[in-house]
Amino acid sequence: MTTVDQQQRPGPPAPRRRSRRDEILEIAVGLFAARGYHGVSMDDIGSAAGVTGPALYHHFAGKEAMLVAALIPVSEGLLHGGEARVALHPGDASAALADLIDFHVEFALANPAVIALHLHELDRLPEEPRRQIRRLQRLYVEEWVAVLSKLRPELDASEARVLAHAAFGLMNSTPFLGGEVDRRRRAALLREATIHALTGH
Amino acid sequence: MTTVDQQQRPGPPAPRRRSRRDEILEIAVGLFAARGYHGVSMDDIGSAAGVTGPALYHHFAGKEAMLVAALIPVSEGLLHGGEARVALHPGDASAALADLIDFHVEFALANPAVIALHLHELDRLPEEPRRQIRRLQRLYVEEWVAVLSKLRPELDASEARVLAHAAFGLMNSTPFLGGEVDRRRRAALLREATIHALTGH
DNA sequence: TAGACTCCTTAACGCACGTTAAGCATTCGG
DNA sequence: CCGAATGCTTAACGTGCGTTAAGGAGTCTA
Repeated sequence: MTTVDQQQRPGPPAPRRRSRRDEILEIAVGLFAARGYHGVSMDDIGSAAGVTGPALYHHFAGKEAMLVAALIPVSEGLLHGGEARVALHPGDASAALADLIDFHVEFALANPAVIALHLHELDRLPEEPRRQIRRLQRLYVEEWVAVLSKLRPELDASEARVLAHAAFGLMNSTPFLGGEVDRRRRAALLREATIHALTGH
Repeated sequence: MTTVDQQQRPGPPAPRRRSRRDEILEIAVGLFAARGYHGVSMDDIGSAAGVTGPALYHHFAGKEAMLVAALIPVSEGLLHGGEARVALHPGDASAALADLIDFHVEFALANPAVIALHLHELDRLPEEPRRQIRRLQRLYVEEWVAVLSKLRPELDASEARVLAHAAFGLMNSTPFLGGEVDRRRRAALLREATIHALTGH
């Protein structure tokens, strides 16, 4: 369990190592990932952060806003990271794919909670932010589809999309396992499995 | 808190052909998968089934009992199917793996909603049934680990487990895509990707 | 046609949750 | 030293939800 047991009751204020908002958000993400959006109450989040539930309204407009604030940067980070990696290898689809895989695996291993959130709780959002996130996700997928289509011309776009989603499922399997295996070894296993899954050799 | 599930008919009457209970359960599974366990109310489920919310209590002990009733058969079905497939190929790990993959892909394509439920809502269960399901899942995973370990002796058990979970993530990616691609073609793509991911050739 | 059985209804209860309101303490720039 | 900003508190409200209670109508069997 993620415990942030800084100042409880009285005394000197927070050390403010970074914005309180971000601190609270990280705690909320952990709870959402562990028990689901609807399974966590504002009081739960407050308690975990060392404050009461209503205190959270000084940092976020509401519960939904917390989920949005947690999910948007993930989609943006994946998309921008993916675009950057692809741009590094113009005309070399094979190298671009290897770099995409490396990037995504590292991202998934570094942010398992947020990955799980993305997989499970996206549908709990209201129309507008959900559409925005879906749009970012779609653009990210299309980066993969473009690279895959160059690498395997026998596939049409929709087939490449199936493979891209399959690859995400593979690489995002990381939140489901406790760290019995060393992180670097796990990254290597996932990279190899993904490259073989997508290219067949 | 923990309510006793009224499971089957306790007395003389034999189990029905396709009971109303099963009909309702399938509807509930669809709703749970689409909007999340906590995002669906008993009234929602009742309405979708053409009855009122409280009517459901004549078929299930409560909301949790519905989730349990939906999830247990899935784990059992996967485990027993997996054991059966492995038993078909004694001493031939390669054939056993191919059969396991075929079985799991067909299962996932046939039951996307229930697969999504398993991935997302397992943690919403109370201790006891959750442990039972986790036990079934673990046994199923170990079927894969055993086959994988024979096929790739250079991996230790925990590494094989990482790969098994990765394969599940790949094959279970099917609920995330609408059927833009023909079902048989999709199954073929997932089978090939999985076998390559796990064996490397 | 009695009796049992299945399946459903409306009404209501109690609680948990998201949210709002109003106000207090500490910190800090000018 | 003042006044704003920051970050929190307790109290309370409305509502949605899971659940219980009590009863009635249709169907099958003997």
